[in-house]
Amino acid sequence: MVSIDEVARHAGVSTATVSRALSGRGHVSEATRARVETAAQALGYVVSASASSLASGRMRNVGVLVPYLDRWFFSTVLSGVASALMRRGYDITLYNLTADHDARRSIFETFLRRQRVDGVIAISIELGHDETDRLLELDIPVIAIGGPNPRLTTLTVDDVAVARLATEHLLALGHREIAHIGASHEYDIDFHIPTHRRQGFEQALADAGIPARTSLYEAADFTVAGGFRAAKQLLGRPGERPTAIFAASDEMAIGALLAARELGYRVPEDLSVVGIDGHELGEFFRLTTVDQFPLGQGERAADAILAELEAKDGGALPVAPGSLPYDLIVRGSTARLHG
Amino acid sequence: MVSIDEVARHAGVSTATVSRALSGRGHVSEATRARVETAAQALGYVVSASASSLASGRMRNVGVLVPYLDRWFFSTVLSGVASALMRRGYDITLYNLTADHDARRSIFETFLRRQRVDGVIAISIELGHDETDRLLELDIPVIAIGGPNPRLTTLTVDDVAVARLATEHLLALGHREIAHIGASHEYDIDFHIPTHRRQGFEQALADAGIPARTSLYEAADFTVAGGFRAAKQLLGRPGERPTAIFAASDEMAIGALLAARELGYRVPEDLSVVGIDGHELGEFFRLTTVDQFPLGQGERAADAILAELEAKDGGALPVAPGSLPYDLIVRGSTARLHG
DNA sequence: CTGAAAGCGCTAACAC
DNA sequence: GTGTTAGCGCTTTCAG
Repeated sequence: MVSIDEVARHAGVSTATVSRALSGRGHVSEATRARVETAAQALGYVVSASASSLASGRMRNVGVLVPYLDRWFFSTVLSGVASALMRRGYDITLYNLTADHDARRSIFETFLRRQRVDGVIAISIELGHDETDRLLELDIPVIAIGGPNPRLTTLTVDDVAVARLATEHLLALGHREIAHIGASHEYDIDFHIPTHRRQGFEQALADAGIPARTSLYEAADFTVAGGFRAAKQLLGRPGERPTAIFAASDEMAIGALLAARELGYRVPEDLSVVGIDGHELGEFFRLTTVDQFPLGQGERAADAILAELEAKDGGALPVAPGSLPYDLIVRGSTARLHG
Repeated sequence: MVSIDEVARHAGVSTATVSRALSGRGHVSEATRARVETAAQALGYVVSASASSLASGRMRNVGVLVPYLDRWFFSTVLSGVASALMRRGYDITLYNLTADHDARRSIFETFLRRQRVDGVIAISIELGHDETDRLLELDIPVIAIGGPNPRLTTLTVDDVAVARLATEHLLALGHREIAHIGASHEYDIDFHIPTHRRQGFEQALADAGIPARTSLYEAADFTVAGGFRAAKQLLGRPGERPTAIFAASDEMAIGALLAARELGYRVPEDLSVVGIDGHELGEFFRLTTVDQFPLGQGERAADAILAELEAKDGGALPVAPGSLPYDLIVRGSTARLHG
């Protein structure tokens, strides 16, 4: 590997100048900069990450915490983070927080403390109190996506409003018997995404003067299979039957769509279904949904981290924790209440 | 951040001893090791990655190259890589090779050359000749998963055999009119996964003495929507109609299942469908498939890299490029040919 | 605008 | 077994 002093020799300058020319910090005359750049190019010089980091304290690397890699939402957000960070020359080191308690602990106690990263982005993770402590102790910028954590700078969509919007869409189409597939009431205390979505749903119904009916609630685990199962229950039970289903995620909505079909319901003629997220399969299934643009969420988180990092040694201002955009996408799974 | 000499002071030893005790390289008496460990623990000392790397040349970090983050197969393999690496204390830095030509180049020319990683794992990537050159120039272990690249140590499943197996399953059930959804013949030259799968399909048919019929081929792009479209064509055309469909991926098989249903075919009574991959949704759709255990592929790749890294400064032997396991999973989408 | 030189925090010979 | 010490390859004062 060619090192900085080879470049310095070739360009006829000191290593300090090479460093300045290549990193853009400190002034160098246009002429020398060009000479240095040419020499570096010719030699194929690339700065050594560890040497540079050790000397400067900057890692050009941000850590990303994800709970699941193989779920569409998370991998899509991650994709957004990765592309935005890469554009700016940053590496990303990936920490997959699994269910394994010890592994999870070691991420906070060891991995993150190796000073490998300048900042961390936590994608929709339920952080324990002491995990948040560990993160804060790192004393580097942290940006969380989703799930309000009052102690962290958080980018979050207004989940209550999102769910309201989906529900109001159904209401505007004339539906009154609307079922809910998502979090059960048991977890009311947690204030997390599934709960917020249920609250938005209930607020919309309440505003429309529609009383909640427990028979129209069915809990599910945010998977296609879960949504399928729940919809079968909802639609198969004798007695009162919903004319529309609100599913707290697109995966569950797709499951519901499939269940409805299997039971002989036509969607949207006999049953309307709305989901949340903006899943890639939504278009194929003609699913009406409230898109929350996960790719964009990742990019915004990356920009936010970058801004904080820049601000630190530059002079810029830190980012205000933003509220993320969302949008109702009306496709073919919802229609006016039939007669 | 507490540094090594604080620990040394607290333990009453030199920094060299602390280093030895904590890294496990070089001999230290049990007593001192314990003292050092206690001191480190008490102070919350964690070695600085950049200092350690600069001094030792070891990064404890492997780079992972992925073409897509948001496709089930890739994120699942990545998940396997991540967990295996993390268990061994390695960080993973993620490089998402996108379509953007410049971004892709910069990964090979710059990112990977910063000496941040001890090795790299390339997950099912079609590497250009010069990209392979760049990788080789790095002079660190590289393990590729899938897609034969004669210049790289590759872990790969025998895609031809996998496709054969799926096809033979159909054949054994009595099917003779079997359609193929996957790569078209146009790309015959490339020797990549889709082509291999088509070849396996054709070999199985040939072995059974069944002539290929062009009307039973329909190209698709490995997505659910693509499989759906292709199956509609195959099943909707007047004239000869297949009794079974071989889809070169589970996503396409699921699309085919949906298309068949929509056209009024019962699966498996009127039509059998087999896929390849072992997709998580396969179980829900009761899809018969040939599983290739992507999670395990990731773990094996991680183990292989680790073995090479260990071998370098230890004395072990490098890994033989293995052939990956696969297995036919018979579920409900295939049945004996009816009458 | 550029150079000299002192580290950054560790590891690895090399002694003892 | 353990301490001393010379770097690892950069960045960054501090001079000039």
